[in-house]
Amino acid sequence: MFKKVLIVDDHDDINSGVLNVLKANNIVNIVYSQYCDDAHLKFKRAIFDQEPFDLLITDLSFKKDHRECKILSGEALIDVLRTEAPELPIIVYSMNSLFQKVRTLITKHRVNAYVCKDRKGSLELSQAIKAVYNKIQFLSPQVKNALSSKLDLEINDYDVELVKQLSNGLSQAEISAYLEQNNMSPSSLSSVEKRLNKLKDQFKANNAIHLVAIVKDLGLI
Amino acid sequence: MFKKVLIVDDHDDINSGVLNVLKANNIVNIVYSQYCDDAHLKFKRAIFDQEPFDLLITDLSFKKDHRECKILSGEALIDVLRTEAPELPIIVYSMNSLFQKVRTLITKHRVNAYVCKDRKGSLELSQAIKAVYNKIQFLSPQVKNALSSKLDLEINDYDVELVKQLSNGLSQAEISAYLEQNNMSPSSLSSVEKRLNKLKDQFKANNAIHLVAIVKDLGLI
DNA sequence: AACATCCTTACGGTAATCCACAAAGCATAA
DNA sequence: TTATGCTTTGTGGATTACCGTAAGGATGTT
Repeated sequence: MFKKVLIVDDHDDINSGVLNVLKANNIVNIVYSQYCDDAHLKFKRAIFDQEPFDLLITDLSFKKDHRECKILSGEALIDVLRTEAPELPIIVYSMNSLFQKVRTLITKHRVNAYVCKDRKGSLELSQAIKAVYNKIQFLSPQVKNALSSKLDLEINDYDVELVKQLSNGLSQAEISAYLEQNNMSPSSLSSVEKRLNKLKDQFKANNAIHLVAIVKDLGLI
Repeated sequence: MFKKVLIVDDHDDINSGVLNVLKANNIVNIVYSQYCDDAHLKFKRAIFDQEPFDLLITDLSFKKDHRECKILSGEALIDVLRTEAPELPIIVYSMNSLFQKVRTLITKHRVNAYVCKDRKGSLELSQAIKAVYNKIQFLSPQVKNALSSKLDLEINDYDVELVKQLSNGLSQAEISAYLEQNNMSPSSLSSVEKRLNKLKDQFKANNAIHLVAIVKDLGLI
């Protein structure tokens, strides 16, 4: 079983819950951190001391408080650690259950498991630890289909960018200008309109507001 | 100290965290539930058995799953239990930190403590238990100001309804009609516009789309 | 080269919204 | 009652979004 585990989560009682799960799996060398920056330091220090961690369990979202942090999210932390330890087993343990997020974490960041904090969170976390130890990927049932779902494969990065900018408060004209500045094509106002219309059809949205609400609920942005 | 405590929270490892806090306070008779309906049954049963609970610790939001539930939120559960046990000490333990929500819970439902699940959640929960046992109200620092008067800037149920209907794809005219049909006042198109403008100011939103995106991110709708 | 097809862009009329201001309703106090 | 402030409602003009149509371009096929 894993020898030394780093837990990163800003909720202290989630930490104690995860702790119990690890102890139940006979893992005793456990370090935890409530801040990503702190976790990064501990991780590097462990390598320096030649006692590196062999598993990372991290949340995705961290509330801001008085402390200044460079690494603001679990995803950013994973990004950093992946460059320093490409083969480190990583388990994401998060409330978030957005397919798009799960997919990028699995494919881009190559995390080894994604567990949803939920009614059976502890149980699934325990399963995930065992699975990952045996080099098997683990996904909670809620997000099992994140990699196979075709529903949102029809929508591409350009579309996502459009809706994201919409949700950031840009007008269609501003989006057109933004696209032009970033050398994205097509960029004309007319094209933006046309593409948004297509998306509104696709998602059965009454208007742009409705579209953003739907796409946000689906977790595409 | 309290003798018998009912914990209601759908996250199983939050439960184990709360459990640890209670044990540290020498409370051993602990029952927990992941569903509000279930909690309600256990509560009534305990009274029937003449071994009633003397403390309730509950979350506010519960994810839906396959089980059919009548009581869908912690607030609804509190509402029910307050009618059956007007003097029951109640501690809310939630991620939610909206002043409006805190205020209605304190004033309308007379909950005895509001603890934010956060970096110091366990510590504060422990403090809350001690305080409530000594008949003292407890609020986490993040929401300590929820009861002070200066925050008429806060968002109320009417505002939430407006933005929710917006996100459902209704036009402002349709929202006006909807409000009139449901006897909500004010209902005129002009009033809808005005209120939305106020909200856009409040949330620093560029337009209605931006507003909906922000409010969705904050979890208000 | 000629043609079809697809994609991008442009334009114009209609509808929705944004915004400032004015009128009406309603309560409280002099 | 009248005056006063506050909220709600109404109005009109500017802006933006919506939607159909059509012109221009690129690509591929024959």
